[in-house]
Amino acid sequence: MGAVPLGRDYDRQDCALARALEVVGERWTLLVLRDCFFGVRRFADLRAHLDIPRAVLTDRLATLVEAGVLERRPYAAGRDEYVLTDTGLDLWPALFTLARWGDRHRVGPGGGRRRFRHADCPAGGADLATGGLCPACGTLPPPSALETRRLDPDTEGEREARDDAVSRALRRPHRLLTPLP
Amino acid sequence: MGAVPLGRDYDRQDCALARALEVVGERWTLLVLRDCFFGVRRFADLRAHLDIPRAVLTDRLATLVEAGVLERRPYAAGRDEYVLTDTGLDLWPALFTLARWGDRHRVGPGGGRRRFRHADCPAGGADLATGGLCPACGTLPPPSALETRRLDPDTEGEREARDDAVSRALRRPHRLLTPLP
DNA sequence: CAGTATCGGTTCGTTGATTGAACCATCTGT
DNA sequence: ACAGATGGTTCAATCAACGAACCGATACTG
Repeated sequence: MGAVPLGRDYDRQDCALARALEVVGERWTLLVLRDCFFGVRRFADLRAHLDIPRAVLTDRLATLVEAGVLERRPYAAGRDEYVLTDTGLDLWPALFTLARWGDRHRVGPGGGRRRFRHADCPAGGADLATGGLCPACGTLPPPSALETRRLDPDTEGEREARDDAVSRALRRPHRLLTPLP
Repeated sequence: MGAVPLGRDYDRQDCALARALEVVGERWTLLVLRDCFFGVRRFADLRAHLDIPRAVLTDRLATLVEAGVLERRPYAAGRDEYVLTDTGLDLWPALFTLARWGDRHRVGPGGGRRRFRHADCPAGGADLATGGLCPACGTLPPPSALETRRLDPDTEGEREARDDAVSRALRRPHRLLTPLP
């Protein structure tokens, strides 16, 4: 159970990274999960924020649910939402660390950089460092203890900013995992 | 320069993670980089170890070189090898953290788990923890200071093990980045 | 109660990527 | 001169991603 390779696999690569990528390595998947950490829960919001084809989003969500990374549950009659499971929440350090690499080595023209701060920190909090650790208290805060904010405020110019509800909400500081928008 | 999205892009996703994935998010790319950290440097060895189509490997290596993650350089007349740049080496924490997630949540039938130990540790060394940190000395050791070894020794049975030179070399403990095989 | 909107999809034709097999040019060793 | 290794390129077939259109269930509106 759960040990069978799913979807597009990397057969004969007997390796933890390959098995992680079988779940999380397809196009769009990590961006979907990023949005889940931000607090996005609904199909329509993911679509609006990511510009992802509906069929692809359906497929990715099904893969993630089957792998136990997301849980699908009803929030109203006939409406479902997707939330991170414990297995999914445990992806946070990997996601953060990869984003941090992008932040340092792939800065785009529009900026679009973000910081994550340990909001519930007994030592006052600071922006997360390598591995998702809080430099102030030395622990690895759970996503629910983090607040994120844009570093470069309002691009204004260049390419015009996105205007879906999620993008608008994320222009202000936001506590991770609290429902968005 | 360098700020332009490469290859399969995620347009309008003004986000560090999306920009990282434009370089590192295509199929096979992270497995190629894993092998580079192990010390694999040659086209033929990557091919034999990964079972990746030649054309795809050519394409991925070119993308990584263009992004400044790998450097291509001659090691003999008409022969080139690929080595990690500083930007590439900086991917280690992200790679390790994702592999660790796979290790914890996606254990395969053959095992195939690996540990990474801080071999050059002043405090005696220990297997790396979250974020790639050494629990003994508290630092983030560079890949060159690490030794890796298989946790489940010799699958013996189930599916027969791979028999390329790289797989054979990796069955014994190995210092990262030292040329393989 | 008919009409309309929203949500979470499915279906389908087109475009683009991945695959595996075949071929190729350069250099090395014998 | 020839064989083998290396690092590719080319090509047809398959498979995934894309975007537009359609769908069924549940509200909400007049």
